[in-house]
Amino acid sequence: MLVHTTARSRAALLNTMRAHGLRVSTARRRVLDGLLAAEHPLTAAELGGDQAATYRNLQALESIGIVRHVHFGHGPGRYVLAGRSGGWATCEACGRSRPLTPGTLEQIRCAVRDACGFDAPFNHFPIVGRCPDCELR
Amino acid sequence: MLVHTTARSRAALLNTMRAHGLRVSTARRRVLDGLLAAEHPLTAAELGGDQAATYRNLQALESIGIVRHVHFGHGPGRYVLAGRSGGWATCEACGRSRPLTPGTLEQIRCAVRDACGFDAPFNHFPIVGRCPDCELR
DNA sequence: ATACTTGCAAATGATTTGCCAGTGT
DNA sequence: ACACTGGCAAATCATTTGCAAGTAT
Repeated sequence: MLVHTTARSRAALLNTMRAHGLRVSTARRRVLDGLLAAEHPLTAAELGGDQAATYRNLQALESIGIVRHVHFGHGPGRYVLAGRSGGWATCEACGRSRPLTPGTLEQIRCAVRDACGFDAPFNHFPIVGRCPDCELR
Repeated sequence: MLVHTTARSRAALLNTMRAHGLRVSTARRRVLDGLLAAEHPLTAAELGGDQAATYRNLQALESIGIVRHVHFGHGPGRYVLAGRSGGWATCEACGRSRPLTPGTLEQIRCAVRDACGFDAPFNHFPIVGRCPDCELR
């Protein structure tokens, strides 16, 4: 059996912050709670609070490995908890983005390694193309 | 035998522009010649001339299908002749971006279709990962 | 001649930086 | 207490838009 996603609790995340010397402040709790509650990756604006501080905090959390950011197309970057950032695909026809299932990601990752030797997690830029639904007109 | 890249001459490109009702101006010749001479995708700034006009012209050329743009990471977008934009891979360790060979692209494209049904040309966002060289430390 | 284009200035959107008052440890 | 943070203003970077003057057809 393979556990693919590290689903860490709020408490564990806060401990990681303290372990890295980051203080647990109201603003940081806001972004962490925002990301914990989110169904999808969020923009800095969607996380509320002062944008400059939000960006700084997202950066801080990214630097200690508990947050990542993705670019789904043009427009602002979007942030997710690292444990939830498996890999993504975006349809250029309907505009929807969806996470790749662990199995799908693994399959593609192997194919890419075979084809060109790259180890590609697809968690920074999504795979862009036409989704099955849009493919058949 | 399979011809995978449409290598169109300067004259053919200019004709396409006229065929789409776009006038052939000095500024447009500058961006076209810049892209024809380029080894790699270029930024608007690298193409010289007035940036606003350059962006407008790149947009115009993109709208008639003879130019495309790629995002290799953070920073400004980069533009290529559509016929030269096959698909790309970027190493997040050494920072280099390289085109995928037609064979490699086809292999990966099939694997992606098999895995999740997407038809993905990888010509807007590159495949990001660790290249073979950086993989072995 | 007339519509399409240019080049400059100014606007917009995303993200970063400087700074000082406020706060977590 | 003391160093780390927050919030506000202002700066920066990429890209877009408005507009009067210039030019390809």
